[in-house]
Amino acid sequence: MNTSTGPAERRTHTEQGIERKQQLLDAAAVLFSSKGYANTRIADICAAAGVAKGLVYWYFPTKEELFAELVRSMRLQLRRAQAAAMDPEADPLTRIRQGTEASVVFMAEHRAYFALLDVERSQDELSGRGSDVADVLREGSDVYATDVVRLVRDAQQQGLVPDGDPQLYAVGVLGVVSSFSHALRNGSLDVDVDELAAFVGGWVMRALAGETVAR
Amino acid sequence: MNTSTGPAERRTHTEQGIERKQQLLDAAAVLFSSKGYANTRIADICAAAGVAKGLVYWYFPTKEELFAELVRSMRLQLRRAQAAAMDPEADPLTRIRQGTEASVVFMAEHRAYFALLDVERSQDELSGRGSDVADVLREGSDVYATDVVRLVRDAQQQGLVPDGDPQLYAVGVLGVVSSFSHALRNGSLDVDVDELAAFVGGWVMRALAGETVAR
DNA sequence: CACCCGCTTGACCGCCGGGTCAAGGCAGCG
DNA sequence: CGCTGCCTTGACCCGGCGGTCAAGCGGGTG
Repeated sequence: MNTSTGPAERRTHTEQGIERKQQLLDAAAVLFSSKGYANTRIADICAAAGVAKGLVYWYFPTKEELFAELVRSMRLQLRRAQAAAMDPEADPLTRIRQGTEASVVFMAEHRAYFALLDVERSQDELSGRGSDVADVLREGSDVYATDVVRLVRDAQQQGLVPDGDPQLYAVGVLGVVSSFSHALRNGSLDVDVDELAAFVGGWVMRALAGETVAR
Repeated sequence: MNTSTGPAERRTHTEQGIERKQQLLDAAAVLFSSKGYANTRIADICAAAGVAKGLVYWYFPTKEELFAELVRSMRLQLRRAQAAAMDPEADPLTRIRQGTEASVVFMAEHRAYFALLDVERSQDELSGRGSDVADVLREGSDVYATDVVRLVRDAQQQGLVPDGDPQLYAVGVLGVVSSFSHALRNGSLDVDVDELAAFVGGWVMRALAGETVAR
């Protein structure tokens, strides 16, 4: 019997089942990122996917968990794109630029999806603390942060970036990417994607290593 | 009769009434910024303010409108702080730095309040388009953006900032402020406020005017 | 064929929360 | 003293939405 209420319940899925689950995730991604989490009804997702409402609860325990799974999957994809773009031989500063530009491009290619990661920021103050989602989200931001922090530290050791709290630099790098992501999605910016990526890359490089006249 | 359902209804408030309204706004600000809009119940606000639930609807037509009023008030305060910090005699680049640093300080002093402006970002994709709140929010971001765009353009004309889409630069400036705001509030950053402001100011200056080695 | 099991359905439930309303205080004023 | 209008209360309403469930379907296996 599978309709039970076991807490740590595992389901085995056939190939068809996995496909169906992905359909639901896809539909949810589109809706969440266009209407937002709170304004997206389970019923909407089902309508979009062309299935009955109850089916969602065959694949996901709760709406929150569905959302969390989306976020996890997005994070994975993004990190893969970043890793692929970063030349392991290059110096840390260059790697930061590569990762940054890759993020921008990725975000442009997956606007709908990427919007979710942007919601991420808000969600962790929107959702009550202690909710399982909040944990996933918070933990996620940390991943990026520590990554960049490490790169910044390396760059500082090589004299590529002036001294100063690496944490601060990291916040700046991550923040600017997410800001441009948001702006692009909002449509207040209509530039060529590669052009934008280059701009952001340059922005980050200057902010990290650039020199400016004394105050 | 005042309990009616007139659409463009105006109420006259006594001094006491205005105070009470402010109490409600204050309570709402704290709750919204800590628990988020969606997770804050009207009942919570009333409990925090020590009044009965019905009273909210004496002062505000809906929960959304209450939120919108908060946002408007915050925007006003922030802009005042910025204006006060910017030396009208200074060059545009310096003015940007001054405005940036003032924003950071302001945000630190009014963490609870300022969180709202951060929610702003998310809210305009979280709330369904067409909701009156969305309009207020969107219009608000524009105000800052055009402000910064103008300053950037001036700076470019004076050769202080290299050529390029001013819109892009503006997004970068606004984004970085909001990012650091968010990080500070999250507690992942515990630096002295003035120190942080100086860092952000420097960051923006370098990103706008700094030079870096060729690619 | 019979049985299991993954899958699918849609009516149904219960709660939560935004919003309403009738009924009062309590000033100030004529 | 009564009246008018601002303010305050708390019980109540009701629609929406997350989540449940009993029932049925279909393909694979013994």
